[in-house]
Amino acid sequence: MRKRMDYADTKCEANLRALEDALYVLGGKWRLRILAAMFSGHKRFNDLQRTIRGISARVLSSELKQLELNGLIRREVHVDKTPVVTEYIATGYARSIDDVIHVLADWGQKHRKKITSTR
Amino acid sequence: MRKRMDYADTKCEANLRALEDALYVLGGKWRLRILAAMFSGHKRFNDLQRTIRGISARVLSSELKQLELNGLIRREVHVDKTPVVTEYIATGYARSIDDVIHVLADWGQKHRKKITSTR
DNA sequence: ATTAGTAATAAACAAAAGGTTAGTAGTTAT
DNA sequence: ATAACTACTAACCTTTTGTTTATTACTAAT
Repeated sequence: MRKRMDYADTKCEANLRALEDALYVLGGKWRLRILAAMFSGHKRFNDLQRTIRGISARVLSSELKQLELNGLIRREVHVDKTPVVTEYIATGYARSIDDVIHVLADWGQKHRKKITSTR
Repeated sequence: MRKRMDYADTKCEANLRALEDALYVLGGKWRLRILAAMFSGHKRFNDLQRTIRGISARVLSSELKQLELNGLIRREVHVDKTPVVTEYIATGYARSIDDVIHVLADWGQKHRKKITSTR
């Protein structure tokens, strides 16, 4: 028996694909956190590492590379300064992720209220 | 030298904490996909496994348990049916995740358009 | 009689993600 | 002189996540 493929299925598949595309770029433990910290004005490597508690230099470094590859951030090295200072700047494109972060943060806040009130 | 803790930092920390709370419950490769599939009407174990391509029974099983523990889904066993049928139902609370999924899926769609157009 | 579908779970293993420690090389503050 | 800061990176190890295969026990269709 073959199931008919109705509108709901098609919509569901498209939806799942879009979700997967997003998670491919934004998923993982750290990427959204890094972007959130950057949106709050943190730009430098050690600054980011201090702000995002728990992240190691190794992971921060490799995640920043991925974000750069995906066009979400830009790396700016200031050779003139001493010591040489590197800044990571969110691109204009990355601003489209603001919504994602806000919706998630709102949910997280609601969820914390829920679990702290019920126990 | 101690940095002063200004409003931006406080806001950033609160934001990051909320984001972390959300990711604790919704993060990982599969949870949002499972919820998205359930919101599209898929309820049964094998149905979910077929819909969410790539997930193994073991992982689906353990993720469903976590979602249940977090109050996002409910497990309903219909002993009367034969063979016994189990349904996983999104709770009312889980509906609050609709927003998250939509925003992410929208972003994923935009992103796909962007990368398929530029190459 | 065999195959397939119902919903899982266990064991054994592989792969991916992440953490820890130590180190680079130059500068500046104590 | 020593410590700390700049921005990383390599090597190694642990943890998490996921895969594959087999198994449960019953039913229904071929």
